[in-house]
Amino acid sequence: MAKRPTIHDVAAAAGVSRGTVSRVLNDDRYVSPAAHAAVRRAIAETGYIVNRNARSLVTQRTGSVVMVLSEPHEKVFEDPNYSTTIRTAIRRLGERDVSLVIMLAGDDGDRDRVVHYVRGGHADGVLLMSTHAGDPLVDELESLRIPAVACGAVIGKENVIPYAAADDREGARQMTRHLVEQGRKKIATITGPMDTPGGIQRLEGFADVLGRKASRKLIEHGDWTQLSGESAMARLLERTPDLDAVFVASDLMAAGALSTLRAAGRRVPDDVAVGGFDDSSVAATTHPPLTTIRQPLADVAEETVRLLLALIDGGGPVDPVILPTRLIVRESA
Amino acid sequence: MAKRPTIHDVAAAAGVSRGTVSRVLNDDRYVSPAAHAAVRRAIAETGYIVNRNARSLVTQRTGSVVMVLSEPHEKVFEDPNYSTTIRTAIRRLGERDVSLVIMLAGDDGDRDRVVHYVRGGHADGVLLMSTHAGDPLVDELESLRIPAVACGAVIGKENVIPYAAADDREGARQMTRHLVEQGRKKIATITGPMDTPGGIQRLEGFADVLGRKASRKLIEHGDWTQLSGESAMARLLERTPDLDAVFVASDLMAAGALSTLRAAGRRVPDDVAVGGFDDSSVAATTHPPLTTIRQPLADVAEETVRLLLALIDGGGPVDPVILPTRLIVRESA
DNA sequence: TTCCAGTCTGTGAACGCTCCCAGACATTCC
DNA sequence: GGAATGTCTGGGAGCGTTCACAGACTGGAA
Repeated sequence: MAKRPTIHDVAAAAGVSRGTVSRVLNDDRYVSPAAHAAVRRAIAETGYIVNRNARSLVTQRTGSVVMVLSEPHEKVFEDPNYSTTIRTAIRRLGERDVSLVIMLAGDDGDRDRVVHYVRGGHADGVLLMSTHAGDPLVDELESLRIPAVACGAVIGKENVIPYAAADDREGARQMTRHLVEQGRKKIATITGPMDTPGGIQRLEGFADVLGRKASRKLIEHGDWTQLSGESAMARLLERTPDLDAVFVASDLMAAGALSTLRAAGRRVPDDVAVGGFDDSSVAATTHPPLTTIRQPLADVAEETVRLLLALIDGGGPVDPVILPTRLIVRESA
Repeated sequence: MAKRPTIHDVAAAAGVSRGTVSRVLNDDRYVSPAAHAAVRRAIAETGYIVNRNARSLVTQRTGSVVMVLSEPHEKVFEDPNYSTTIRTAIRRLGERDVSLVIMLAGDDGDRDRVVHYVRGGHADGVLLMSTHAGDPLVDELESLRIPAVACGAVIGKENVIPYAAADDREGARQMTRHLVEQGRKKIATITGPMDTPGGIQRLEGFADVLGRKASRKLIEHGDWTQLSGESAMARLLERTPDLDAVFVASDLMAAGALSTLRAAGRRVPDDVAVGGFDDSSVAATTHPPLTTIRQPLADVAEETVRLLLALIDGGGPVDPVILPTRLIVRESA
């Protein structure tokens, strides 16, 4: 296999110098139309592709961004949303010729690897996914002064790590209002973990609508898994047998709640209305199908990438972006 | 921010030359214990991290691998398996200090980008995901002579692209046998697309067990989506109202089949037994829960990565790996 | 005419690493 | 004792870029 052509070969083929080729490559000013055309032709003829390593060596820019997944590993299946976010990020970054490296940060070893990677200057920016409150990684990245944004707020760091997110709080209000409008009187909720923005904000939205009617007795916490939805529902039922609606902070937990209700002989939505959140793929497959809140996942991903690129391009600080949710009425409520 | 230390700084701190530091870094022979220790200490003191770009520039190795997702974009949610595979790949590669870049190859533009990336020498190997029969990308990669493996066979290229996969055919046999053993007499099947290994092999396994009883009339094709499962089931029911079992080639399509059956007033499993495939997260949430075939996804991913690393490390050709599946009995059959 | 600003081009010097060669020294064998 | 072999080290060259600078050439203003 012949050696790959270098910028020298292109320069020779075009009858100009390295400098001129480099200028064309980087859209620099001061290149005559003739030279520009000659270089373009030479690039096509030789099949030249710039060597990113050589370029990075001098520019100190890598042309890549690292996405860090902080979710612990067991929860592998719990978040189909990752798929959308990853795809959107790849697409948008790819348009700018930036490539996406994915790393895990589930345990300390993983985290060290990420820090090492970033300290080594291997990425121009960091895209944080599902980073938990108090994650030491955030402080480390902060001290490295590398552009970083999060997909969904990082609790306690809302003002230091810009983010894009769905309007969890308003989404929860939409669902709770819907339940109220259906004439439900005793509305309970199953929340997500209280160290995640979704866990906190969706509970706040619920409380916003219900006010003092949102008593402690009607609140149970889950961990986003289906199993936790089942058991939380069981606890609610035991404590408040006459509840007639429940707002569950994720579809997967709602699916769990549904099984518990069925096992307890409650009809949905006749006896108990169930509202989910996410509009994930399970929502349509449950029986009955879930009334839920749709998050604009693709838009959130787009905005996250946009923020990161803006940060990398050196604009000043950027502001968080919150995107609206929408109520999807199916049969469960 | 102070400039990052280079190999020169480490050499100076350790009182040796660049060459010696480089030898320590690359575990080369011929370094005295004393020098080795001094260099190690100097690395720790200075916080030195090797500059991959400079290294790649001379070694022509990048220390990264690109995973190519060929699935068209609309099917974003259809394959929760991606999550497992991506995570496993990141983990295993990370252990070897290889990073994972993800690219899409859904349309021609994407594909060009991938080829450009690989031709540019930006990756040491390629990991193909869900590549369809006749994908031109495969030929292009082949001609570039870059190490490439697939997660799941690439139809028509089984002998040129090594792969790891679950034993789809035997899995289908397990399920079909199970249905037969339950005393089912008229067993139909809903297959995946016939240009995917899962589509083909699962139908073959079905036919292996049923022999001539697997008549055309009892076979319908879907495209892995829930909706396609619904309509395929409707067609089967119309053509063969007295069928008493159906083997559906994916859980998601099985969920669709379940709704159709329910709508048609058939009881599952009393009137019609339903068997799925994948043991994906929907399998447990359907009503009734799906009897299905579990694929060892994590193992498949591990093996895929192992094959790729072996190929990159320059061993000769490697052999495909097929891993066993397992019947998971729930309530639908 | 002279001068200046603007446009365009070529070249040397990095960037930070690995590779290779030459040479110093120690050990073994004839 | 001398040659051959093995261990260890230092330093020059080169990987393929971009950047800064110097210089050439233009056109218009003074």
